Amino acid sequence: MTELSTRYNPQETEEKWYGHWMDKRYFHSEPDDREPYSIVIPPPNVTGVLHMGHMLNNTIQDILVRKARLEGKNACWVPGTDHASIATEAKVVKQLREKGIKKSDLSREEFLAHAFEWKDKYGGIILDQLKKLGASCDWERTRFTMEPKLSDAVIKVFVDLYNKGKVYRGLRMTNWDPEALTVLSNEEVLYKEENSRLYYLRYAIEGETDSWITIATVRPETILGDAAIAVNPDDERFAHLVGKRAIVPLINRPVPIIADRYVDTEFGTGALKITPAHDMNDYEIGERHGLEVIDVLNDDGTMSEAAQLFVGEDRFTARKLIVKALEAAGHLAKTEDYRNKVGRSERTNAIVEPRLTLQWFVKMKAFGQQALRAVKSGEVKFFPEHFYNMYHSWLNEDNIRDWCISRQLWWGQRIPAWYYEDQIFVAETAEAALEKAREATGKNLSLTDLKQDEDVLDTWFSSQLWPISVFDGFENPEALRYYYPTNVLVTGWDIIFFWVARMVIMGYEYAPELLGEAKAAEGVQPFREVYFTGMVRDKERRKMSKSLGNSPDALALIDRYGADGVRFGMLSSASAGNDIIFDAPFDKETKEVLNESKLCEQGRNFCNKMWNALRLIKGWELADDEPDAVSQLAAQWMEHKLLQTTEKLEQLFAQYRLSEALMTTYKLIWDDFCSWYLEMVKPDYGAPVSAQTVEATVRIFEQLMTLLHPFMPFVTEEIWHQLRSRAEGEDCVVSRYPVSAPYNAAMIGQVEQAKTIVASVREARNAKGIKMKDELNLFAQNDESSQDLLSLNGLKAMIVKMANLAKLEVTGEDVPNSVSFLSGQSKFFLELNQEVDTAEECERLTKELAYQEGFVAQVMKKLGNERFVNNAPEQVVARERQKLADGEAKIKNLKEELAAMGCA
RNA sequence: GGGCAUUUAGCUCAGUUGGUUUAGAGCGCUGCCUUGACAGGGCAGAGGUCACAGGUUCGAAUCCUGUAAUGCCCA
Repeated sequence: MTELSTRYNPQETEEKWYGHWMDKRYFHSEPDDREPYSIVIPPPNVTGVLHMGHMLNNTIQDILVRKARLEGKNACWVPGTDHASIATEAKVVKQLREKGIKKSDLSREEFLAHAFEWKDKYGGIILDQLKKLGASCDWERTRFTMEPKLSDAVIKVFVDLYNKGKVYRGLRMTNWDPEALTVLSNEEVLYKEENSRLYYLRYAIEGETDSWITIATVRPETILGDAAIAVNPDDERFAHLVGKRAIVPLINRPVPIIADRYVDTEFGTGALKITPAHDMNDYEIGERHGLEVIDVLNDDGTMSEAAQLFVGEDRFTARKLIVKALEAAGHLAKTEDYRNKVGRSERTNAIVEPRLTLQWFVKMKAFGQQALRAVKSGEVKFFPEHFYNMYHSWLNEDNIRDWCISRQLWWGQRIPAWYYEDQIFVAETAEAALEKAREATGKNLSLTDLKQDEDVLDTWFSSQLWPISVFDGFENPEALRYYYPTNVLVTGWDIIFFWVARMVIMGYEYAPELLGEAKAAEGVQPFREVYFTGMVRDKERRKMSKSLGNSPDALALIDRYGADGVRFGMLSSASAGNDIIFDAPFDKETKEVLNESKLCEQGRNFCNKMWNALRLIKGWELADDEPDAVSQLAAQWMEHKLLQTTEKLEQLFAQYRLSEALMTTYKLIWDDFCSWYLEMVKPDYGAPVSAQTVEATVRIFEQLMTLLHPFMPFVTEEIWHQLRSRAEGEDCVVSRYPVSAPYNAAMIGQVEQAKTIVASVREARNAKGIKMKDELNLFAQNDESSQDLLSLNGLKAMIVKMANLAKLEVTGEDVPNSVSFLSGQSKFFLELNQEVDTAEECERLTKELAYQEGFVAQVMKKLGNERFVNNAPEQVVARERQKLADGEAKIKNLKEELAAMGCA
């Protein structure tokens, strides 16, 4: 008897095996003679906790890495985290505030000490969670974008790009976050429709009495920074005013009325106030017309001295106040409710203010072309391909914009630029900058004369170097030469531009010199392939996110279903690039998402199924006998089926059809192995099993475990060890993946046909209410095809066993009191142990005949068409002819049967 | 406004460059089945005019055009 529990318990095994793998350092990679297979993880934020998107993304990477490892490649999956400057700084500032410490009271060094302390405490949480999922990362290689070596690389690259003229400092309209007190990149601003009000304000015309021009604005407080009123040159309503001046209400500043094609005559009144300091478009118009730039806002979003009025008031308070003042002074013509798109900071949710600031930029035009070439040439391949379209729309010359890389934060790599009066000195160290400054000025300056830029670099500026920097490529490219280019990048399409494109650019910029000529000839792209995963969404197709509260708790799911179950659930609904609707239900009353999932449950049940197959085998008593014919056939068939499936899996993996590959493996194990193979070899209750059959079964089972291992690593490792006693180091995780080889397709086909015969018998039993344990007689019509089929050794016995027959014989005569069915071209008669209901049987046969006739008619129509026969490929025509022959034989059989039954 | 994608069974999705017996899977549903590896199970079944309208073709779920709905990206 077996001592194994009837249910598989993931909690017990998962921790045990992960620990074992770690002890054995199976995930660790060092360069050697083997072919490398490398992946760098998309580094999660240090502020993050594991969510469904991470689970999907990392499960996929783990599958690819584990498969490569099983294939004997030197697999290396580099993990790590990203410092996420804005998000982390916001968290640290908040935490300090809770302790009563203000950031402004701290020095930069003190603040960074707090931030690193925070990172050490929380930054590794997500990596620990990935271990629970089974991620086979090389943890000894764990990197962090702000650790010293990676920071050195960032500084080096910044200086180099500056020296090449690809990084510059300039005055630009930028998105200003008045809460975080930093500039944001366009991508960090989220636009959403919000309710607001449109105010119609009238400005007096200078030197005229009771002559007005009315404009419409949603931001009346900004009129204090107005530099002009613009109208469309074609707008006759205002033609007489162009060239005159309007008086800005309350502050009585005269501004010119100008004509510009940008103005939409349909919007508002057709007259537009121009505020170059606070609107992107206005700024451009201002440039064209040489207008003054009046900045009426302070850093923190309060009104500045330049506004003259409401100085020090927050812009929203000022809005209320100015509306009252305007109304009192008779300048408010009317107000309207209005919906417009408002930009908010992704991190702080503050309303973003367009603002003119001095920032650092990367010139993107040429880089963009390089990034496009890399994909167009096929050096970087996208899965699915159509993401090239989105990639192109970001990078093409018309759309691409220079990248603002400075952030007014402390958490990040500080920009290596030093200022002396109006001059800028960019160098890797202060000393080097000083050297340059001395040379340029001819003065004997000291370090205290120079002032370093206060800002840090955008986090993407460091993560763009990730595929190179995690191998310390800038410092010593030896490891890089082995692992680079990485094989594949697995990431979400939402960062195709922010991250994917920039890594490609950096790869082409730096890999050639780092790799050296010989190695670079093999490719300088950071990754050969990119697999884009979809977003994980809920039933209402909303992206799962912490803020919406619609994401199940990843770890709770693992607790409930086991990591294998969750991996199965995630993957079974994930095809490349398509968003996946995760099936977690919501509580009807509380509307909260439940940590449940039908798909994960299916994965858990699958583990249990395999576990019980194991219990079956372990319960067998061995016998010295030769295997019986059925067992021999079963083993042969299963081995060939396995080869056939291996071949199919290779194709699926090559196309990243991982979800299909999983389902294919699932069916091979559940349907073919459990439902058919094991039932075929299973002995009578309590009877022993030929040792050879047991050995064949164990051999097949362990190969199945290796095939499934990349998808469900824990249960497969456990069963692998339960199947045999294993030597030290003989583990499923490092076993050999089955290699495809020629297989006997004809034999597989014959067994498949036998399965349909068994199914037909079962169907007849079901229809007639005949119990499975009642043995029946089955007769095959004596013809070439049935003889051919039944001649396969063991096949007849297999049908007898699986359909629980008393006997299966070939006959030349009609069998009385039987129901018939067709399999292929052969007719079978199942003798009943009860009176046949002739009328019922006639109806069934008539229905079947009608179907076959309809089918044949369609095939004949095709074959009767000369153009089909002449134009279609020979193979296709031959297949149609075969269909016709089969169909006609079936019709003949059915007609004979109907006649024999005496049906009308 | 420009673009990308999606629309196939009650639900979630496959369908590999147009042809593999008049469309497949999983879940759910229906019926039957418990001394036997597994009820987290077994056997079988029902369920789809492939969003709609045109077109190309010997042949269309698959290609083209248009329409509609949904999601996303950009402005």
